[in-house]
Amino acid sequence: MDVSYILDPLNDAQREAVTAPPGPVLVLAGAGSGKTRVLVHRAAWLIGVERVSPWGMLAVTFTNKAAAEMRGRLQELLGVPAAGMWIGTFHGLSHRLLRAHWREAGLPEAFQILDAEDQQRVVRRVLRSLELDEARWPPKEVQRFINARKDEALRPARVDHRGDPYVQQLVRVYRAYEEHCARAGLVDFAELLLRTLELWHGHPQLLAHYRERFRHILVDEFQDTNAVQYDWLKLLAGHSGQVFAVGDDDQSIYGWRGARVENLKRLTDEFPATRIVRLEQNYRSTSTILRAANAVIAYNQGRMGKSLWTAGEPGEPLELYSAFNEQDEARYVVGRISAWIEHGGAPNEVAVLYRSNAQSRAFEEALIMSAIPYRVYGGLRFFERAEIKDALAYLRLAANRDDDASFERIVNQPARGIGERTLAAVRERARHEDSSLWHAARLLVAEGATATRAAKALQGFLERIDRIASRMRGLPLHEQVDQALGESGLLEHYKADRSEKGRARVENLEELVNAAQSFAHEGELPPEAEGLDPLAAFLAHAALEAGEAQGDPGQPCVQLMTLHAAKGLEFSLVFLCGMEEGLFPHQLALEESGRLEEERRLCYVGLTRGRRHVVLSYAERRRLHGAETFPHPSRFLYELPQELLHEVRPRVTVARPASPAGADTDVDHAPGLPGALHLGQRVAHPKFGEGVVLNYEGKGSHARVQVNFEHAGSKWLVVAYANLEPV
DNA sequence: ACCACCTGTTATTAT
DNA sequence: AACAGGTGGT
Repeated sequence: MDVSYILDPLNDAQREAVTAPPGPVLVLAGAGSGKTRVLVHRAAWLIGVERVSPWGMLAVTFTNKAAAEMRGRLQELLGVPAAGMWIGTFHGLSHRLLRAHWREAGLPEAFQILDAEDQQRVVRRVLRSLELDEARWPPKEVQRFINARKDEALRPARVDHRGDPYVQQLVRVYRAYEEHCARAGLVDFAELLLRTLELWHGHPQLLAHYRERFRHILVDEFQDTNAVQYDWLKLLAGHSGQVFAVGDDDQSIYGWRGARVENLKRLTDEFPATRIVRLEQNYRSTSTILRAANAVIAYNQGRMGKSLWTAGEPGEPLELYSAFNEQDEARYVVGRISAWIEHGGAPNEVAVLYRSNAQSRAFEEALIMSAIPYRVYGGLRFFERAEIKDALAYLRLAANRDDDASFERIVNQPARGIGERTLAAVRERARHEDSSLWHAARLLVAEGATATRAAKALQGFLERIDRIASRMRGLPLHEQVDQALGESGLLEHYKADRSEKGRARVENLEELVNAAQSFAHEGELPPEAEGLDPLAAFLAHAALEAGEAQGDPGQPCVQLMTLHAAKGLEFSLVFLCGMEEGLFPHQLALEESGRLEEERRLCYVGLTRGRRHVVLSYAERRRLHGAETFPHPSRFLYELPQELLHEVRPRVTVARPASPAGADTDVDHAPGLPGALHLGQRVAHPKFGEGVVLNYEGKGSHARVQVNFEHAGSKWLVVAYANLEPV
């Protein structure tokens, strides 16, 4: 049997992992050491050599992107699709199981998935029904509390409040929240996992069935598993523990949502037979980039210990640019990208990485100005847009009348004369009957108990939903969506808005029909959708995979994303922007003890995304939450070996304005500049008239300043030639 | 009940 | 800066 196609592309360590005899395996895989390759080749090995049917294998990842990549690469390696193999995210696979066994799981057949925003609305609703003040019980915190408990597999009854009245109250809200979800047939993200775990616990014959089937489990990014996910895997693996897990403790960046690095150690403790393989050769980056990354991560305590090395060339030093402000930062980055593209570089080989989504804006503006195609990942995504969620809510309510969250969302959207008073009556009745809002509204209408005008409006709404549901029957998915858009009055409503925003919304709604069409038609209905009716599958897809924000996937684009979103990806040219204390490491992480190391791991992740070039940048002033700040350079910059750094531009060359309240005191004066030019200085130019100095660059005879002229607009001028007169 | 406007609040990371 | 929620006029 020729297995060279599986083994030849592997190094010794990779081969050891791939060919390990049956039994638990933990692969500690450093960044760029071929982690995905090992997973994929392991699957191929099991199929090709161990004669395991793909049908008996389960592969779990954390993101849809990772799952899709694994599926694609496996298919490429095998030459055929690995039909029957379950590949998906924890959430996707759990969802699939719950759809198949909704009855045993205690869910209604048409249960709907709550995304984070939906969940917050439900929490608000519950807080109100308990008459708790939102100021004292911030919905966000309550939401975090609930999710954190669920991530630990703790139902309200099992939460240890230790007599703390504050926690007791939170538990009360948690319980009420659960009751609300149960009645409305709503399942949040954490619930998908926990409910599946309980499904197995409560139905041993079901568990036995899946254990029998999935003798081989592959897990990606094991360091990101939370308590429930660990239990989920352990339960499914059973005593044999045939888990092939790949992970890297240095890339654990999801602690804030319950991930536990300790699960790596726990696995080896609870399955003592676990074979540990270390992948330490990096194939991705230059040795310079690797040295830089290793130096930074070395500041962390208690690592499991790996030393990444490469046989690659040293390459270029890392570049560091200190920008005047975020616009200057973006300008520099985009300038660098332009040069890269001019020299024949591919735009899609470039990534601009940052700590928080809000930072994308300055880069987007600069990229648009330079007409460079780009794509932003994250942020507000397609299925998270308000108009899309409105439309989906119509579909969801048509599918499940008890879905209170959807009911609340659209009962008066578009406005149809159902106001707060009417709604209050419906809620009150629902509480009284312990029923859904839909049921309560029905009763009120039937009894004619509300004012006739309100009752008519309410009745109109109920009939509208019923009409949508009945007209949808038998139609292909995209026509169902199209039909609902029309019948709901949503399309009309948004069309009436002739503003820019309104037009965009109409476009999005139309795009939703297209999305439905391609979802159903492309023949690649996600496998977890099998056996589901297309609408249910589409709605689940919308909740579980929010879709990309924008960008034309057809053309090569510069990639903009957060550091978190970049994990698992690699690029020839990587920008790490906003390297500032308070931004990265983030302020909120600095305020809580013990969270700095995760930020540092995030920095490690960022650096190791780069193959050839890494450019770091920070701004000396930055508008943050509407206010001007004067941040200090990130500590991570000081943790980099300075000999690996090349500072692109010497620091201050033109006098800076005095900073407020001692934020920064070094007001340097540039040698060789005529007069006292400084930022904010009013100047006069012989041709352009008067203006204000906005920005500066370079030094000596090359110094340039940006001046915003009252009539001529903003211009960059070489100070030596411009003849500027301070006014 | 609806809409436009104002005011106060709040700011990561994401399945 | 952005947004949710509240206020006041229609």
